[in-house]
Amino acid sequence: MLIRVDAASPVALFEQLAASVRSEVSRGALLPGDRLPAAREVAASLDINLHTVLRAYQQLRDEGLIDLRRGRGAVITDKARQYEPIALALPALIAEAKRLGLSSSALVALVREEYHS
Amino acid sequence: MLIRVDAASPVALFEQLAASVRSEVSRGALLPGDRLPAAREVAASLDINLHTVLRAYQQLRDEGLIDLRRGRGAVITDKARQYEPIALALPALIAEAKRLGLSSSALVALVREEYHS
DNA sequence: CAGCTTGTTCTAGCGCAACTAGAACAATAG
DNA sequence: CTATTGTTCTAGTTGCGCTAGAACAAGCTG
Repeated sequence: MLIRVDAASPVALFEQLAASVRSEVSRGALLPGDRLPAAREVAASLDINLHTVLRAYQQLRDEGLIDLRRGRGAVITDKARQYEPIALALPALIAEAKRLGLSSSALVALVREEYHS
Repeated sequence: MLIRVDAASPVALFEQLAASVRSEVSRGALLPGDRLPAAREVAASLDINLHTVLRAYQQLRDEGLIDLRRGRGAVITDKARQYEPIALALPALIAEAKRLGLSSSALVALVREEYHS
């Protein structure tokens, strides 16, 4: 389980954390039933606050990607399998965007705009 | 030229403004040579600050999508044509993501993650 | 059962980015 | 010249992200 975090990034820490998990899931490195490290553990190893980690976990729970319960921790749900088709389709789009000189933020904005229409 | 803005959105106002323009460009509703309304005009009609509008315009200029000069205003550059191929590829991806129950923020995060790897 | 683990909830405070406001300035168009 | 339009500067407000510490509740384990 690889979790990277960049304090200098404009993207919020809790968003980066959630993104790391989604990324691992889409890679197939995290499968349904797998357990994420305890929030206090992640917080300690990355030297960030417990609440920040939990906020990321709660966002993932809201998306249905993990099951979150006291005493048990965070467990990947079956929904993880649905990430694979998207992960397969993404690289081509990204490559095309880069070829055209589209910045990350511009592409992301286009995606968000198209999603809500 | 349609510019929508949602003050309750978590997305920054200037990002929404820039996104609106990109969206119009990708739709083909704004072509190279077309002129965006003056910043003061947009600010007045949306009841937001001039500086907020200009920040959006400056972001678009940084992307090379518009030409920005005093007295003249903001003019769409030739780069606008490059948005079309992306705009064509996006809907299929978005549709797939929605079908799988991926939220906007989850999809956006995946795109951003994939872009930087 | 007792004890440990882990998420949940609450209160509190700090810092930064976004937004606003007003003004003066500089380049361009007509 | 005059009006338009972007640029720059200073300054103040607000909300969100992050941190901190504590107490609590549900599940696991021996």
